[in-house]
Amino acid sequence: MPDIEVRNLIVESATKYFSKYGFSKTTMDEIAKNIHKAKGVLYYYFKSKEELFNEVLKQELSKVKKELKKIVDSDDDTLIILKEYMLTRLKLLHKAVNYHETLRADFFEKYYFVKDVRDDFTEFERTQITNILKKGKKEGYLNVKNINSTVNIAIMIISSIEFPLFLQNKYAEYENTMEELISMLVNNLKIQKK
Amino acid sequence: MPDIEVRNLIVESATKYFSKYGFSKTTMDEIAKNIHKAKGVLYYYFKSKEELFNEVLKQELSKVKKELKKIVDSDDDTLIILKEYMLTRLKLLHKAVNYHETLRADFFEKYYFVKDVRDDFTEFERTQITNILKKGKKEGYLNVKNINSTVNIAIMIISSIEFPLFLQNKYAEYENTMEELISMLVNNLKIQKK
DNA sequence: ATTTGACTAAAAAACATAATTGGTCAAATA
DNA sequence: TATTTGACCAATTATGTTTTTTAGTCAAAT
Repeated sequence: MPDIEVRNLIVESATKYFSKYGFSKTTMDEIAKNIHKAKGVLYYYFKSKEELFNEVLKQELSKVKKELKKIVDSDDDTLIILKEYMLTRLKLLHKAVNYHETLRADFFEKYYFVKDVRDDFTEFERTQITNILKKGKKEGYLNVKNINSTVNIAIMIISSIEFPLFLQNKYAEYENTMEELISMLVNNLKIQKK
Repeated sequence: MPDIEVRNLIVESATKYFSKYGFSKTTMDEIAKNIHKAKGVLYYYFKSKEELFNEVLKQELSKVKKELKKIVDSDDDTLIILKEYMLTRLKLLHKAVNYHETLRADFFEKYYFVKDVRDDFTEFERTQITNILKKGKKEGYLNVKNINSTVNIAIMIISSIEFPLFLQNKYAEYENTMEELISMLVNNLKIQKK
């Protein structure tokens, strides 16, 4: 069996347990036992528990990024793309429970070890939103005075909303308003016909 | 010495300690000692520590409400009022450290005892913002299709932002973007001249 | 090159004990 | 009568100790 197979098995097993029990309540031993291996082998592929969690998180966010990229690269109008991007982001991250754990960690000022993956995702989002706005401006669909400003606002909103949404279980309560907010944001950027 | 004087002294002392050390790190004994009284007297004026904290919080938020009411009742244009309201709210709540404690409590799903004061404040805000929008609409300054929707959005934003702003010390980081966001919101409501 | 399992050090859990603190109340004070 | 006191108690919290669990290592086996 080539090593990449085992590595995948490990990540799969780790994902299963981290997703269900969280970082601290998951033991390296159960991750190993689950794939009928000795604990030691985990350390052949990963330096530490933290690094393994990082990999799990990275793959979780990678899937989200992939889905979002699809939307960004679609042929829809920029306004539709922007709206879709924001809404889909919400839905996908709502299910990304390991990402939620990093939010909680952030609050407790613990787990600095996930900073890199977090930063990578934020940068990805900044790039995507910037590109959407640039494209919209170029094609004459959007009226954005200052792209950077608008991106900042968007990022601030979507990252602030994560706390109540994902950690305080207010997803259902906020969902509709979030849609309205996004509509408002988008309408604000619309070229005024006439 | 009439009882209202002593009650005020107690609240004053409690404010001092709760503001500095927070609810759980403040003892009833030190609140009493600070005004050269026996601990027992606190229970003559307040049923419990929780009730005393409630009073402190109530007064803290009462001051904020008073300042905000001034803005709402001013003679400025509705757009200016709305903007001023949002910005001043931020500045005042930034300094309201006992209010911050209730946010933290909310996160830990503890301290249900402050729910009433919290709800009262939220209701106050809903009323004020609704009135601002109604007035602006009536006087022809604002173009608000659905007042209720707009109020919901505003409330969602300002309450979501509190976590990073007040509990994660991102006030400085977010301040400018917050101003832009408010400007955007307000501009969105402007009547399109021409 | 990969896997094992016994091993260790360190962290966490469990337990016991001491100290602190919220809250009460009969008596004192004014 | 209205207010204040301080001794008192129950319960929570802090502290110290022991036990268990667990992340991480490594020499030997595959």
